[in-house]
Amino acid sequence: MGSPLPRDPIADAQRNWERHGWGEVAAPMAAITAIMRTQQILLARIEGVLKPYGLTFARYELLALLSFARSGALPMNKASALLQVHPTSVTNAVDRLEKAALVVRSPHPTDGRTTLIELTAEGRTLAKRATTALNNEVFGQSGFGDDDVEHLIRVLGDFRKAAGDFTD
Amino acid sequence: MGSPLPRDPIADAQRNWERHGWGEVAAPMAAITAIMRTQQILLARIEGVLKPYGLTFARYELLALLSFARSGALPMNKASALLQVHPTSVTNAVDRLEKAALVVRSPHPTDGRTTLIELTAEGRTLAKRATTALNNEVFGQSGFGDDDVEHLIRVLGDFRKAAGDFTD
DNA sequence: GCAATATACTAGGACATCCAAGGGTTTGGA
DNA sequence: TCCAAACCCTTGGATGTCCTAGTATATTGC
Repeated sequence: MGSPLPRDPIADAQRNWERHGWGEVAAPMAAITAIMRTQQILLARIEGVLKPYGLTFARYELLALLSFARSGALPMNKASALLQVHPTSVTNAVDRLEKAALVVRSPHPTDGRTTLIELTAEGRTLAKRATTALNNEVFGQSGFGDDDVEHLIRVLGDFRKAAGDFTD
Repeated sequence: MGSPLPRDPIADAQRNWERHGWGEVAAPMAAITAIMRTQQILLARIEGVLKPYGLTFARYELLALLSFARSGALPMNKASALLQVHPTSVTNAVDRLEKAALVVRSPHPTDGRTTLIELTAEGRTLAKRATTALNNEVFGQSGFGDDDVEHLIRVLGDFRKAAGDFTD
């Protein structure tokens, strides 16, 4: 989207914060901004790898989640909770996955309010292939050192827990 | 958006990866997924704080960037590069900020292709107030320890540099 | 047993991001 | 000098996310 900048824009922002007397919060500001930017970079990589499979990250996540479910099916509200996205986002993803014949909607056997999302055979196959691609081209070459990975998992895990994501 | 889950869904995903023989990349996968989720949580907090000011994070970032520019003005392509977003995203943000009378578009004095974005007096005031709010309500209470903040800045800085964000 | 409340999903709208294309302006090499 | 290539911004389209209803089904409590 652009060539490398001569200087780190986030480090510059941190300096600006300090220069304006906000030194107390300059570092957390920089850390948070860095997280936002890193997410953007990672998402772009992931989407790039998934594109040939006709998937986006949101759809892939749903497919992967289903592929780990015992029966290959989950209620929509369960998927929404586990993926931690708004129910309408799941509706959106399922609409498109269903159109691509990768999942099917089916009524819940006992609760008339609930809709089950079920993986089709093609859906399962594609999930597997996409996962292999992601493992090879993104997760296997994250660019993070092993120690840093462990540190990120711990620090961000604590953060997510404090934010109310899970009890555990 | 939902109540806390009984278990950390990302830790579960990591276990699933290991169980399927992808142990090599399970940890990086978990770290990357955690970054995505953390970004989502932080963005929601930021947007929540900015909403009373009629700003979104994208618009705030542009406003803040302009407020640090000597003249309070920047060419659109410069803003695009510094914010590291697609030019069309800047066009979109400027359209809305201009409608809110927080910035003004003006022609570049010597290059007819370029458009300058200029902060208005209200824009500058609002940027200051919004920044104070973010400093108090988000950056000042990030939930990250000081050491973790330093670590994040370093690790993510290295990552962004390796990704081609900047030379430095 | 029935009304009030809670849950589950979806439709419509606001925003943001990116990509692909198009029109105007500059730059540079023949 | 002059036209092709490069650059800048905008428009239009595809996606994703969230919020705010609105409809349908379950559960609760009196």
